[in-house]
Amino acid sequence: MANRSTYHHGDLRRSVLKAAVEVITQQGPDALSLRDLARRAGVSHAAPAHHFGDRAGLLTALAVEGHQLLATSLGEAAGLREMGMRYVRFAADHPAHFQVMFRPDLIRPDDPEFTLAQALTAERLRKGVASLPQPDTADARLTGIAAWSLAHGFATLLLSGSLSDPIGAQDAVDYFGHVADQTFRT
Amino acid sequence: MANRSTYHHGDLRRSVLKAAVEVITQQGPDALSLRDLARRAGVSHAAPAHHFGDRAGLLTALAVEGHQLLATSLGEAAGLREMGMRYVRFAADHPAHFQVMFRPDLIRPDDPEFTLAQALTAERLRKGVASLPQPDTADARLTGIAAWSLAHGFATLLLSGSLSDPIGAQDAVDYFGHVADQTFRT
DNA sequence: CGGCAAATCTAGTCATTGACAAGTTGCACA
DNA sequence: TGTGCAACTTGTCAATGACTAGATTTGCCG
Repeated sequence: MANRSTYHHGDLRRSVLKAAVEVITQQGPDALSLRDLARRAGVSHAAPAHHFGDRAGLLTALAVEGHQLLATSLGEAAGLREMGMRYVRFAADHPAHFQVMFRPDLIRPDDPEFTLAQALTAERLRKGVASLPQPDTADARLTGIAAWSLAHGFATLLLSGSLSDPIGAQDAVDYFGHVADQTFRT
Repeated sequence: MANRSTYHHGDLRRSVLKAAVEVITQQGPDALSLRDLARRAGVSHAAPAHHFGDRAGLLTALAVEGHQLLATSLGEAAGLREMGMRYVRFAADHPAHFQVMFRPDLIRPDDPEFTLAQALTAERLRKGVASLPQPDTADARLTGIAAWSLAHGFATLLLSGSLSDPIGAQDAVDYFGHVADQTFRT
């Protein structure tokens, strides 16, 4: 990681973010310690603060990165069903990012970069709902909330260990596909 | 709260739990400090530890209480639709409990009291799904996951502030009723 | 009524952490 | 070359969780 021979780390920002993902994935956001991350990167205890300001700043950066990754993936979806599966896949593949993205108490929700990245994800979700041919009786707004709730709830329950059945990440995504099919069967 | 004239608090356990709910509701679980709760109750900084052991013990007690409250409410539901609405109502009325119940990294998931209370909630949910008349083509297990995901996702998004529309708690519950109606329309 | 054991709470301590301030190093660019 | 700025270090302080030992109170049993 850290090159001891050089004063400068090289890419401390990325190194710290990577370590943060590992810690959060294994032990949750509360176990995150800036000093621990500094130790893992081989730098002094105050070095991370230079890049992120404080703890909330670091977590905000993670949340921004998460929204960018998610929005990119959602943008490649062919329809709403695939979009839902991509949503679940993202949560399974990037649990640390996902957890932080929806925890306004941990981050700075008003951060410009964050609100922008968040809006990007929302825009993609909206497009996905719009792509669905709907009967006249249905309210598109309700449909959007329903689809989002279904995917988000499944992802959240999966990460919290509440769903005992699916074992691997791919299993979970496939399983969600079945759930979505049965729920939104035409 | 604390009666200064007496050495014993009277009901410190409940007093601390109540204060914990206030703090978590306003600032999230991470802002919770045992010493702060002790100050609020007017006792010494180590007094709460006697009742809960440590931080995880306190949060586990909250999670247990939450599952008991939720299971009781779900038990009074007439059908699956009302059960979903009660699920959302619980999250809106008891956000602190709800947040902690699904955060295994914050509590002791193996605690006997917790697993028992958790199982009670699961049992109620199972009964709710079973009460639903289903077509032969449907898989009851998938239906259960779908219903739970929908309600849980809606509740989670609501608490994270991601749903901009519903203002009050009652609004949110009503709104979810519409979402559920449209999703599970027969 | 008396005393004893357990439950409840206090007081003190230690390692860890987040945040801040001030100083040091080294790279880029004029 | 040398100067300005970004990256990093060192030092410090208050707050916290966890632990230990001790004080006070309650309740119980004879």
